[in-house]
Amino acid sequence: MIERRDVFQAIADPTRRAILTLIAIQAMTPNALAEHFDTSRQAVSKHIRILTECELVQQEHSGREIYYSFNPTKLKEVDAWLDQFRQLWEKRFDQLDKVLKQLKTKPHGK
Amino acid sequence: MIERRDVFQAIADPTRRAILTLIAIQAMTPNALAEHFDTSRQAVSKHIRILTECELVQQEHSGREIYYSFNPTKLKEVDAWLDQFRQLWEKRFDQLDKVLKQLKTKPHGK
DNA sequence: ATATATTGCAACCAAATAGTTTCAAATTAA
DNA sequence: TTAATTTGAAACTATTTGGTTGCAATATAT
Repeated sequence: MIERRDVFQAIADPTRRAILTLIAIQAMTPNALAEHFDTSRQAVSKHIRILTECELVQQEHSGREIYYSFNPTKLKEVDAWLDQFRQLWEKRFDQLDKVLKQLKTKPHGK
Repeated sequence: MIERRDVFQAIADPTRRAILTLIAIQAMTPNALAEHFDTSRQAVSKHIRILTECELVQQEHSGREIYYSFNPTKLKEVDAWLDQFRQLWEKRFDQLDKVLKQLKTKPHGK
């Protein structure tokens, strides 16, 4: 097992995905975030740490509070990876579309 | 830690992502796949098992060989999850676009 | 019929992961 | 100044993960 800390690994955890969804709506403090989960504040903090290391979140200090917000740029990496496969599922749709068109032109078979 | 075996966890591993890329081009046997990695055939087999459980790959038997191929439909789940964030990085682009347009209309500042 | 090839599965192991509790640092409130 | 709040980090633990080797099952080749 080799040390990995990339975006794919970061979004593998459902809690981290939920954190991203929450802070994408508005920046939040660790305390506020933790209230949404059935886990300790420290555990949430560790998730935030991982998300920060992947540059998926940004922080802004305000007194003793830290507001974490979502940084979408790194998620584009995932989108870019999906690109190579996108044609494949669109092709399937095209083929279905072709079949449906044929059914229209020859409504009762031949 | 709760039992997880979803698409996000499946694509978290770089070897599994590479397997998907390979079989997206053409169906392959575990033996053929293993040649592309610095790991044992059995380890590759375990990765394939996980990908199969997530319905990311399909198999077709041919004598004693098994050809694994890519099933794109489940990857759409990842694409769907990205959708909620897509606006955010497109908005950034729009803002940059706006700035560039302003530079064009007022080429030498004011 | 016997040997070879291809594969999945079980048992085992080291490392990583996600969680906990405890504690120290820094900021705000009393 | 002193107490309370907010936070991250350290130490520890149980579980998961990705890897290994060995083996049994099946299909093909000799």
